[in-house]
Amino acid sequence: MRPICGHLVWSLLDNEVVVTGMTTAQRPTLEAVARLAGVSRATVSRVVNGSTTVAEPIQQAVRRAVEELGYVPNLAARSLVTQRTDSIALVLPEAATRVFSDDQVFPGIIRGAAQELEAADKQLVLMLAGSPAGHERVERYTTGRHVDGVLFASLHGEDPLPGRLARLGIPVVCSGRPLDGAEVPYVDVDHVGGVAEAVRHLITNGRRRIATIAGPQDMVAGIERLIGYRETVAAAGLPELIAYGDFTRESGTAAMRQLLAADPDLDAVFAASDLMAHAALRTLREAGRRVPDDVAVIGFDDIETAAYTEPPLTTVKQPIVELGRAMTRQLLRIAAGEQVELALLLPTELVVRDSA
Amino acid sequence: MRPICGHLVWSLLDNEVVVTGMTTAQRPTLEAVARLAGVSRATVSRVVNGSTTVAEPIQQAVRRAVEELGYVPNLAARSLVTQRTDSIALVLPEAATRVFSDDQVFPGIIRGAAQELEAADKQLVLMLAGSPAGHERVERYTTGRHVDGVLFASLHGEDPLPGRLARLGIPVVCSGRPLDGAEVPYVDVDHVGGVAEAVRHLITNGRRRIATIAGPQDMVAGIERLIGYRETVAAAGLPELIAYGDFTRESGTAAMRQLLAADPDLDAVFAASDLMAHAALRTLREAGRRVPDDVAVIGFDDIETAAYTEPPLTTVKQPIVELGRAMTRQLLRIAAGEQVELALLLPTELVVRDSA
DNA sequence: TTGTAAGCGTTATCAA
DNA sequence: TTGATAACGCTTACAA
Repeated sequence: MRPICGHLVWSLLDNEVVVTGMTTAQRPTLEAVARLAGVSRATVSRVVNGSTTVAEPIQQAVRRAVEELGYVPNLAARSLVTQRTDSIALVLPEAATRVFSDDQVFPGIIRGAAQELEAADKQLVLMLAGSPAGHERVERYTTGRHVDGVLFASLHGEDPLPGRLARLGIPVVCSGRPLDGAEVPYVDVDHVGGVAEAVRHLITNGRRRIATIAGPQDMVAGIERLIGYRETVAAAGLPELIAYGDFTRESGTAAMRQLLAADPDLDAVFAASDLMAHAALRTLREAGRRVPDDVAVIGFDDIETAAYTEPPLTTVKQPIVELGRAMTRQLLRIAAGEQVELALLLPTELVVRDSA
Repeated sequence: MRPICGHLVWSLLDNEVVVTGMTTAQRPTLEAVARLAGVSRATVSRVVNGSTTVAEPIQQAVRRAVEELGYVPNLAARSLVTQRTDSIALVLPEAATRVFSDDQVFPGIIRGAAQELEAADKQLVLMLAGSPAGHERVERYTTGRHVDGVLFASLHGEDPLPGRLARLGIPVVCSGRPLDGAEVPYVDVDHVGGVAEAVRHLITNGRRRIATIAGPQDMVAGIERLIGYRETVAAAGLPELIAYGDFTRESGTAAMRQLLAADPDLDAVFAASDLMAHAALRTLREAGRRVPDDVAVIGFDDIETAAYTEPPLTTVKQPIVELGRAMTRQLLRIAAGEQVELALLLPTELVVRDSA
């Protein structure tokens, strides 16, 4: 991509470097603060780190000096000695096109993690790990102890990395049960319960030929949402009708066509993602079916668009930001040496609109 | 939110810590590698950092030792002496509800930045800065030189922080021209050009009463898209008709109603965001107008949903991921002491679908 | 309660 | 080309 303009030129050096206080251009160190306050480095360190064993007047003097000099601790120096970095990594599978699709799952997790870490005064380091190279980078970086813990957002397939890190003694939390069977703590939303509620809603409303557009079977979300569907229709003695997609709209269109071909008389569809449900809505309309009169449709996610589809989409809402927060809280507890639940499931909720 | 389950308990200590190679549980240091390879620390450091002045056989021996021990450099120690951190901060305004809306702007920038930094082997530190407290955290952290540079994603209002950091000699790049007039390098998409193309498209198709749903006037994107509209209708000798929204669907609905009330005969609408355009589509339909027959609609963003609205939305596509990448490249150049353009504008493109 | 001093694991400057 | 050695800025026993 060729940028359009850019005549003006700018450089760091053009800007005179403004210095606060009376120090030189050098960033003030503990040493400088200590000199100004007339105490030792150790004492300044104690005050800065909130030790209670420092006399009140001295604390005041130190704080004044810190203020005056604009002192900010050098984190590198600190973590060199404390062996902590006060930052944690959030690893996202790159899965290039899908990572940041409309479903807002990753942004939601990022946001939740950022909020929670902010409260804990820790930094969020974001890492993409789609390519093998990226994978290796993440492994090097995290095993190198450059972060105090690692959050994994939704793994494709059977990623061995979380298990490996956990075995190395690095705090790890995953979003969703690791598929390789590794014993790694995870947090997830209650896929099965949410889907069950959705399907029961359909049954209650008299639907009897309930199909599903399932998600990819190499992802926990895809697997569990399908389980929820199968268990519920089976429990009601209804037949199952399944087509597979990969959570995207394109795949939803194809799957909906398959379902209509397989059973033109189906009267309901549960789609494992709102994007697929959205595509189903359109495909059904194109096939001359009215929603919800002829066919009821329920999605999963409750993306913002769900309220704006034609008709507005009934869907299972999952607490994505809260998922990010819960993962982070668990990680911080593990890093602090506490015991945590191996699995944590967050409740989902059926949001009834017009499509079912 | 009360989690549903969690009987199983997990703790770091339950897992025996697996140690690679023959070392103890301690992470190997340069010293250990040096001993094993039979050379000095300095030499190992040279090899690790790719110095060319080391004899080939020694390089090999060192590399073997590194491999065997699973040595990974301690970044804290390194940055303590190099004064670099090899990480850069991406600051997002929190603006709680809107930061991660359907428009994908922030996720796109995050993704672009992450890609580019990955290539440069640097880390991305994400910071939210909505609250005054968050603002202060960001300032402390970045002025504390804990990152080599700061990327600002879309500022609300006249944020003084970018200018302040730049004056302190910290490399900074903004997305969009800073509204407080600070001389800070920025990258943006060509809002004015994109909107002009959209409005000209409407005019070319015979539209004469072209309204706009403008974005918030405290954001560059809102301001410039409105400028593009006004300049273009003025140049064509057409009247202007403006209602204001804040880029959200809700605001789009209200604005569209206002416009219809103000001029029931309007025959086209340019909305400054796809979300507002989406709402306009629905509002027009509810008001009995056919799109595009009675009223043509064009949006801005080209979000994924745009292809799935009723009718599919004609819109101005902006290269969001590329924006994140370009910002990052500029930042890295500044940090490397190079001169960069003060402003960089990325081209937009009109995507014609059915709504206009 | 405060200060002294010994590292933490690198890189960089000088000699050799 | 390689090796000592001195920082880098902080925390933390241990002593006073």
